[in-house]
Amino acid sequence: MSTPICLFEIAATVRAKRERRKEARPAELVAAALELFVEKGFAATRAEEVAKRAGVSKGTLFLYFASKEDLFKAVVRENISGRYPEWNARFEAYQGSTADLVRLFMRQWWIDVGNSAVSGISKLMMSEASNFPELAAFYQQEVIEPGSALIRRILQRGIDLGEFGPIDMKYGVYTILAPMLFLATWKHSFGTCCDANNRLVPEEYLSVQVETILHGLCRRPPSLPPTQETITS
Amino acid sequence: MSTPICLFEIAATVRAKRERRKEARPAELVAAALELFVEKGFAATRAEEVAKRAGVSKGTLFLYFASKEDLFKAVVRENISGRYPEWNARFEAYQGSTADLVRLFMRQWWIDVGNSAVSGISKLMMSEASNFPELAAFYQQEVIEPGSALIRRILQRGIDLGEFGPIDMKYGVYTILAPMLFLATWKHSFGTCCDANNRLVPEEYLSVQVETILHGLCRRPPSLPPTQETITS
DNA sequence: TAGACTAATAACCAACGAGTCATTAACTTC
DNA sequence: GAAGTTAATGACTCGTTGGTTATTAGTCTA
Repeated sequence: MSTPICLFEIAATVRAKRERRKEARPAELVAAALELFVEKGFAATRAEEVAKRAGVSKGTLFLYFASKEDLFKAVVRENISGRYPEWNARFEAYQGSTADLVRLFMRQWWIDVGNSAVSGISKLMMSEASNFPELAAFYQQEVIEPGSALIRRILQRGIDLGEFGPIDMKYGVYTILAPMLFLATWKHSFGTCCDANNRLVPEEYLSVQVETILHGLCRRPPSLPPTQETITS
Repeated sequence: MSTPICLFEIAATVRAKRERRKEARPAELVAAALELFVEKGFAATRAEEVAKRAGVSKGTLFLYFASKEDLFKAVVRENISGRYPEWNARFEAYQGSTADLVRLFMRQWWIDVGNSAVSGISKLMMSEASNFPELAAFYQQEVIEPGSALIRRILQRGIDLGEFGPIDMKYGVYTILAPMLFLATWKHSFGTCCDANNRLVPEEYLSVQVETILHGLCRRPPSLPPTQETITS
């Protein structure tokens, strides 16, 4: 049996070797960047640390991405904008009631975004938009606009089918958006660093939020089937 | 008449003069810090710039505050924690319906906090909590806890008076909190830097949010007076 | 295996920023 | 108005970091 020292030497040699893997580098750098941006935010993430986590030197990072901002844009494209076609398709195919569609939408958002590293990007972007206006504009266009449009279509469906009352479209979107983005923000701020004894459980939080959005806090009779007229007095 | 040059010289002399104003400095530094923290966030605000805006040198800043974190704590105490007694008193004296109390609470929050620089502190804290755990713990204790307690009391009042249905207290608080903190965050991120054509009007946003929270999106008969029983079928 | 091509590196640069401290000068007191 | 007290200053230290570039070394071909 070889000595531990020998094993270490082999490992060290293998690791120390420069590997030329032009194809794989960008994806590995983007993956490392996602992790670190989520952990620390955009400004606080060090280019060198991203490189280190991706197993390359800082110089290599700047070989593939012109700047830190450029790297960030790649992270957003890879993880969010690129996935809208899939998301849109899923919700447009839905057949059940719109109340259930809203429930599905928020549950699915939690699975795909909220509970993944991606939610950290939403939080980061809200945090740092004002310090990085160019990134903010990019994100607004690539992420916020398509997302709002999707929510708008869901609400409109509820109105068209007579399930929802009249809704101000401009602000109605925030009714859905705000609880989700708040969760993303909270989860990555106070959710992780203090408040340990009274920790917010996202699934329960979202469930309470969605039912409140649909039915309100005030007491009320059981909700009416969509086709039945409301009792006017 | 003296020459312009003379006037300049006088002005310069007056400005250049060192003023010894031990009493006024801390408040002036805190005011300058509030502005800059709100504009740029905690990490991105430069101590020297705070000093400059307060009309002193960086050395003077550190004469009155041991560190940047210390300065931040002073900002929070001066502008938020110190004002809870007043806020609590106002809402505990309220006589009308709890639905109206919730409306009043959110409107008043907008006036006192949301529409003032103070909302920037909430946003900042959510943004940077994870990078500054000690500040986060301080804020949690001095601001978040008392605030949540106040909301909890309002909801409990609605339940006790039979105006609200049963509410999960732990998550019900977020029903009120999330739309407000989301607004604070949004206003200081995308609200100011892009989205200019479709700008969110806070008063309208809050109004839609509060009515949705109270009554829900789904169609329903006119809400029942608190004393009347719900129709069970 | 020699030579060419280029992926990868690491040393380097310039700018920045929190916090310090020896020096300066505005008031106060006698 | 001289001496003492201390508020205020700004030059300095020391660590940090985005981005650059001359150099090194894998890999492929002939």
